[in-house]
Amino acid sequence: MTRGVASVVLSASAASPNVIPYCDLAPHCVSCSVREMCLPVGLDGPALGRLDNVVAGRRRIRKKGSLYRPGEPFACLYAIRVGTFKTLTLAEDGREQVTGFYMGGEILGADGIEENRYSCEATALEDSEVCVLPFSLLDELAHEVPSLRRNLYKCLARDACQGQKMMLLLGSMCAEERLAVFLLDLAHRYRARGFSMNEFILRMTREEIASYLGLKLETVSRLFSRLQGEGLLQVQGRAIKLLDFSALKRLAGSSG
Amino acid sequence: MTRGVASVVLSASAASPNVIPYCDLAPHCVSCSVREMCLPVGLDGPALGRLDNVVAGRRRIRKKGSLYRPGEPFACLYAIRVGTFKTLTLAEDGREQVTGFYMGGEILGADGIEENRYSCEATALEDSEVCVLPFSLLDELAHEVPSLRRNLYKCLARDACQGQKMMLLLGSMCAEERLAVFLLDLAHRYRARGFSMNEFILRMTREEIASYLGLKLETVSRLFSRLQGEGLLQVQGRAIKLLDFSALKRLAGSSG
DNA sequence: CGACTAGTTGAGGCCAGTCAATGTTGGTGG
DNA sequence: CCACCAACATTGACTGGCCTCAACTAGTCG
Repeated sequence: MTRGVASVVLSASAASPNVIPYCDLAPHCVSCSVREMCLPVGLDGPALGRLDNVVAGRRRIRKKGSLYRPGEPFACLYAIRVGTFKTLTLAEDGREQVTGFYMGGEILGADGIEENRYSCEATALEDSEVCVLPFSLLDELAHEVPSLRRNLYKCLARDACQGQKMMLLLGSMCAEERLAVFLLDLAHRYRARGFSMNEFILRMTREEIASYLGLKLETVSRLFSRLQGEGLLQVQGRAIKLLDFSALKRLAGSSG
Repeated sequence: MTRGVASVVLSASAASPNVIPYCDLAPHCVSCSVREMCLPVGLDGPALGRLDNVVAGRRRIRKKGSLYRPGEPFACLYAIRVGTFKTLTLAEDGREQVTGFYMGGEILGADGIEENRYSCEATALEDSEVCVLPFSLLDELAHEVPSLRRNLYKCLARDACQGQKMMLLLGSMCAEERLAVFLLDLAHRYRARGFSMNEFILRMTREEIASYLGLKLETVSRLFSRLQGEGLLQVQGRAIKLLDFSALKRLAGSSG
């Protein structure tokens, strides 16, 4: 197996020559920075090695590029190594809705399992990289490794639960509450990945946030201004600093 | 093993002594009326038999009774034999949202997989009966029977996809469109079960419909009246007759 | 520099929510 | 069987939150 040059300049704008200490050519779960929140969670050494063999390689997706599109035959799940994606569901009349934002360690592609075709579009919000997991191989390995099987179930179940939470949000929360929930969710996910939960850079546009939250971009923009005025946070374009978590949690109906 | 004749009289109010021709003690997939849309789809004879052994029994739930509640430890999935359920997600501030309606052959309980506790409440809308499927046994059998494993994946993935569809609905459709989508979805599910798709009885209240669609019950009521006025359907309390499918589909953004 | 994309802010309108009164249905007990 | 009550449903009048439309600013890239 040829090992490619890996680490890759992925930061969106950095044109500067990045120094890459080691060529980590083939992806190895054991050395992956997001393994703690990815499929391999809880797997023992041998199982990890076998999972490595399942990984058919990596794919790099440039900003705005799509990982898969609705209707394409389903074959693989994708584990995000680096970067951020959104998933987009399309109505037949052209309307579209952002159904999720995904970051390192999260699994994309499960929407393809039901119909054997992907049902939504997964698009990179920044230059990103994923591990390609052929589902048939994954299933085979899951056949033998109970803990992987369990992780796979959980991964699918998580998508469903997330959907339910979003239904609650979209069905019964006002705009301000929705934004608070969204920001707290992001904060927690950044924290889980070792980043600051108070301060982060949004990877998505106002319009994408709005779509995800069932709002219009102007509303989102106004809300950011309002929350800033109330001292709950600071906004500067896509740079967010959360200042008053308890107030945000109160807004979010304690669901953050 | 005794074989039961499945026809159990479960009708809600019948206080009359129900005649149950045979005590059908153990449920058998092979003779179940909803097996075509349940977990056993596509399983061969031997596998079906083994699935029967997984079924730990049945549970009857009276109208308004709950099958499981949020926080209860997860142990089983439930396959609906007879009846209808709703699932309810609760926010910490008390707000609640109907996240789904489930009918014969559909699987409940997958929301428990992620956290090992059920995350929502499943409540019977009418006297109902489910097969109890201990997840550990199901998983063990799935370990050996690839087609069951596949069905299990699909079942979980379906929940997730359904969630995405609902996000699209809640995030970007107006009230009238939502109701149209809802009615067409019900129609298709009734048809798949061998019932009329034009004419059926709603098992849920206006308030439950409204919650599910992210609306208020008054709005739903008004919409029924309006659509009736426009000749798209006939309503009489919970009895629905759909008159103009193409118009409804147009309303639903062809997504029905 | 112009063209473009992303974001902010304001004014006004509309859809669905709120509040409230009334009608209908179904289960219960006399 | 009927009377009663509670739950469910319908309809109207009014309100308000978010959308629409539009103008303007800031940053980016060829």
